[in-house]
Formats: sequence, structure tokens, C-alpha cells
Amino acid sequence: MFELLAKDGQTKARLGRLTVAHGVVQTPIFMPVGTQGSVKTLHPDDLENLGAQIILGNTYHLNLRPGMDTMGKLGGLHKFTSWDKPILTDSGGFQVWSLSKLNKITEEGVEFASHLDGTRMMLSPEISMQIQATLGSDIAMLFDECPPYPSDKDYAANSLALTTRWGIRCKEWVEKNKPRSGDGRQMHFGIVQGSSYADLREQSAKELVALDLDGYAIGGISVGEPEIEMMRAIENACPHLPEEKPRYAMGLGTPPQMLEMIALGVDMFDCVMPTRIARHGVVFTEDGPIHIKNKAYELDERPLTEGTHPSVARFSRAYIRHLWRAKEMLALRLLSFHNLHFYLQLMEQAREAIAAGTFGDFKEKFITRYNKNQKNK
RNA sequence: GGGUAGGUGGCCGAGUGGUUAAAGGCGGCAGACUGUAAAUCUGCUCACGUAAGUGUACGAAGGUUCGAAUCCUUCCCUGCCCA
Repeated sequence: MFELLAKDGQTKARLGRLTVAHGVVQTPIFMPVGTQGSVKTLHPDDLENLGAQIILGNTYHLNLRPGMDTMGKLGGLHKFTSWDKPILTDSGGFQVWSLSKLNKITEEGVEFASHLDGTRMMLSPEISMQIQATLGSDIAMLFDECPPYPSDKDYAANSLALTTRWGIRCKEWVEKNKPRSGDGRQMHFGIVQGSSYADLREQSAKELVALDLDGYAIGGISVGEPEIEMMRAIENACPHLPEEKPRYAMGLGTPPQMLEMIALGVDMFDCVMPTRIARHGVVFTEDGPIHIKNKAYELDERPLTEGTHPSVARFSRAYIRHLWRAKEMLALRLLSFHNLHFYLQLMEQAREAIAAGTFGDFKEKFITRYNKNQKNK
């Protein structure tokens, strides 16, 4: 169930509450990515301390390892990973793109060669939904094809049509099998495709809306397109999605991008950026990202940012830089923790601003500072 | 004292007459990363110069050669073995 609690006075931003089997999610929300049943470097207690409300898991990766026989015997992803809050699982559609050298797309589905050992494996709408049912996620994504960027219009149109046909098959499988998540019903989100073509985005959105799903995602972005194309895809899709259903921008984004997309009416985000970039030594700050490994922080006794989490604030930049250079694992963990905290705090601030009706001002102020100091950081 | 193996750019380590300012790794400096095949990948790293280029450089000094990190002589230093 999704409830719209408030709308911003200055933008199309929405404040919402999404109730799923394992709990309640306040939107707008950022969902940390835990592809293989783990948000890299972090303990579930860390995620709780960060206030993470919902995390991701991945159909493709979890199906390869540990595999669904094992997963089924062990009671599903929540029990297996000891995380009893909401989980959203991606359908594996993105891996069709990211592992595209290893797969073959047909009407039936996608045949992969496992990136682990080359074993052939089939992913289809029915198989993806079956896997996600076994995982028992709160929200399952319909199986889609994520076309590369750039795609010519013919390819994009055919791909979108395939995604729609696959979507119908997913929906039929769900109606027949009625998958559960814990004690509740599993929800299902469709994924709008259409590449960089406004009319195709509209067509895709309308075809999926006709399926009356629980929510709608915008996909086919974060595949190497310029930022302007990314924003345009969101702009082109949002107006055709129902007000009363949650909207999810898949795989995005940077802090300013997320604020811009919230202003366009997006409610949910996921992105590997905060955690991956953390493992690569980059820290999100109110003044834009900084490379903690840089010599500039050698003697910097300040915390990572003014607003960082108390458990990280006790450490100086100089110390964390040292940990990084010494290849200490604590560096990866502290930076991952901090970056997720930064993202989750940003969402909380956004929710407060929407409730106050001043999201537009908040967004402008944040982005101005974030970008301005990039030049003279 | 005798024998033996060596001394190469911040460190380790290739290279045994020209295509060598000298492989590769480490270290250092910077950058990329957007539904995670990512604790990964990329660039730069002798000096001066934007560059072409110039100058220095393979323990030291001399020599052979058109040309030497590479060959010869002497010296210095280090590891190992024997006394």
C-alpha cells in the first residue's frame, strides 16, 4: 500500500509512505544495494544504525550463488541474511546489459553464461518471478530488457515491446502463483523502458500502467548516458505514471541528481555509487565528493563532514586517510558507512522539506553549495 | 686471508654492445566509477621546458669502441661459503 502524505508547494516532489510485508518505508527513500545478500563491508546492525529502511538483493547473483535450492531450504533471503526489514529484489534484467558479452536474448528470455564458471543458465519472466518468490522479497521487479545507450529507435521500440510482453507474462505468473513475502503479499513493480525517446517512454509507461502493478520503475538509465538524457528519461516517464503509485528511478544517482528527480516526482532510488565509491576512497560531503586518499588531508583533523554519523565523527580525515593508505579494512567500512549515512540523511532532509512545502528551496541551496565548492575544494 | 655471487631510477627487480631515460612490480601523485563480474580500473612519476628538445643517469675512476648499464683494468662496498 502506498499513501501520499504531502506534496511540495514548489515542485512535484511527494512525501509518501509505502507499506510492504516487512515494514513501512518513508519516501522519498534511498535503498542501499546488497547484491549478493550483503551491503558490502557493513553489518546489518550498521544498516539499522544508519536508519536504512529497505535494501536491495539481486536475482541473477543470488540464483548463481547460493542458488534457489539452498535459498528455499534456508527460508528465503530475510532469514538467510538476518535482515527482517523490507527488501526489494532486482529481476536480473540489468545483468542482461551489464554482462551482455555473456548472454543471448530471445523471446523466451535470456540465456546467460555464468560469469563464475560459464555454466549456462536461463532467465525468463517466469523464472525471474519464481526466483524472487523463493527469495521472498517485499518488492519484486518485473523482468525487463535494459537496452544499451545509445540505442537506435527501432531497437529501443522492439526492446520496449519485449519488456511489455515479458511484463504480461510476469503478471500472469504472479496471479497464478500469488508469491508471498513473510506473512504478507509480495509487491510487484514494472520497469518503464524506451531509451532516450519520449514517445517510447510514454508508450512503455502506458502499457505497464495497464497491468495495474504496485509501483513503477524507470529503467534503462545509468547505462552510460549523459546526465541530460538521464533527466529527460525521468521527465518523459513520470507524467504517465499514476499519482497514487510509487515511482522508482533504478540505479541512480548522485546527490544532486536524486534531488532533481525527487522534484520531478520520483519516490525511490537505489545506487551502488555511495558504497562502491567508498571502497574507492571517495567521500560524499556537503561540498561535493572528496578523495580521502589525497595528500591534502594528510594533517586534516576535521571529521569527514560536519554532519557525519557520530560513530564516524570521532575519526579525523587524517586518520581515515592513513587507514586507506595502509589498506586497512576499517577504511572501507567507515567510508561505506559514512556515504550511506550521507545519502540517507539527504533523503530525510528532503522528506522534511517536502512536509514543510519548501523542497524547491532546499534543493537549490544544497546543489549550489555542492557544486560551488567543487572548484575550490 | 681464500673462494664465490652481486652492486640498475625512492624501494624491489629485468636488461649482458646500438631499437635504453632503461621492462615489470611496489611506493608516490592524481583521476574515473550511477538497477555491483568493481577493496576495481586509468593516467603520471630523473631535472629544466607547454612542446620539440636539452642535460644528467645503471657503485667509483680510467680504458676499448663510431657507439657501453652491458667488454677490459684498478679500486670501493654487500651477501654467502671455507679458513
